Amino acid sequence: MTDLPLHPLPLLGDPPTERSDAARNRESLLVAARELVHERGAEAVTMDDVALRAGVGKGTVFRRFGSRHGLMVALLDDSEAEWQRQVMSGPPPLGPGAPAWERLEAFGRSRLQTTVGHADLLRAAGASGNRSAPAMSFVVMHVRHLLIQLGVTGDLRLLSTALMAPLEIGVLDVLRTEGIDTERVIQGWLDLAQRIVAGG
Amino acid sequence: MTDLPLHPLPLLGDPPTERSDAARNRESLLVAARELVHERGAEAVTMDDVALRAGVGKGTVFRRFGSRHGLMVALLDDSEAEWQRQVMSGPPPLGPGAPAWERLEAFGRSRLQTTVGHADLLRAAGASGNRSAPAMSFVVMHVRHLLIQLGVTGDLRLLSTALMAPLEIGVLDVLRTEGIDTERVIQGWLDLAQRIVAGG
DNA sequence: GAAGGAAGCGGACTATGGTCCGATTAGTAC
DNA sequence: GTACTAATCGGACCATAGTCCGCTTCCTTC
Repeated sequence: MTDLPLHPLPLLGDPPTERSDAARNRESLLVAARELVHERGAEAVTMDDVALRAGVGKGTVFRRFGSRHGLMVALLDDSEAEWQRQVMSGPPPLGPGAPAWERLEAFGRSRLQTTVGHADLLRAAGASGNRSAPAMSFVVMHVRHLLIQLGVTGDLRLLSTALMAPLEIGVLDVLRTEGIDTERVIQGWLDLAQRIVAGG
Repeated sequence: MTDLPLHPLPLLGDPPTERSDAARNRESLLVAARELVHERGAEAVTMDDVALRAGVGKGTVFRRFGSRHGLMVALLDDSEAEWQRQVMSGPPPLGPGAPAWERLEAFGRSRLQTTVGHADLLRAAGASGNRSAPAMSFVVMHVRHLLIQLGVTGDLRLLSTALMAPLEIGVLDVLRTEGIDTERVIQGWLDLAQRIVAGG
């Protein structure tokens, strides 16, 4: 066989082999959506806008992302991925190398900043605040990991979820309404984390 | 003056004097909406449906409640009011009379049940999970009150918010997806509460 | 490189949330 | 009871999320 060319090689069931034009369109749509959201805020971007700017039909947008929420989640996942890289392999104290408590502190701060930074996208994305199963899963897993290092025992899955819950956009919106600023939120969160860790 | 009849007496600025037909319509609309939600679930109820069943025009629905969210929130507030009564003056341990820790425990359980019971309404109501400023405010105030009695010090507003955040519908939805049942959630929540109280 | 079939495309179409304004009605003053 | 005003009503109208299906494009196979 002179040709041992690239078989589809769909061994990894992950990206279910997207056709080239489909991949191109997905990329165009993400770029267009990101630009529009950046220009005028998530609230003011319609699906027709996105389709028009990407130069594709409206049907394509929905086939790719399923819904408005889906599109927003896709946008979020991009930034989320970058953030996850910093947590997994960036410089300490957010990345590995610092003592667990310092990492936890940096993690909370960073998470809060990220959430606030993407507030409008998160509101547009989630029927229930934000979530995106994988994104939330990563957060909980990491906190769980740090709590273990800090000697915490118990139902760590729930404790981790509970520790991160106050930093979700829905809760932050309420606090913001009451005039509580970011720094105070962080201080309160650190207090909570300390109590959890102290509980053993 | 033989007539000392009922002046409007708008001394209390609270209910801004609603015209009788307006009041009647509001009532019809709430009843109609409640019935429809009960029959087919919040998701499947359209504003036109509500207007039709209440026998009023669509415009009236929006003038009264502002939006779909507003209508759902109004429905929620009814049940919420009943629940608040039980907390404030019902039998212990949820109502007054029991030791603070038992009241807190009962409060968490009850709140969880209520939230789960109104899950679909809450999802339909809140862009950000649930909230309804007054409802959330009541919850936080009460927890704060109990935490004080339990000798907790610190930024109680934030601690209270953080303690209740894991019981919001958005978080519960995620946990449910992961196959975590209600009882386990409660146990985890009690653990969290204990750690907060133990922290002093 | 031609043919065949499947995946993907796109824009007309539908459903529903939300707005607007002329017609109507409750409440007030005489 | 009548006239007057302002609040309220209601349904036609608009914008946008989401669906559908005939047409096009890509990829494979020979």
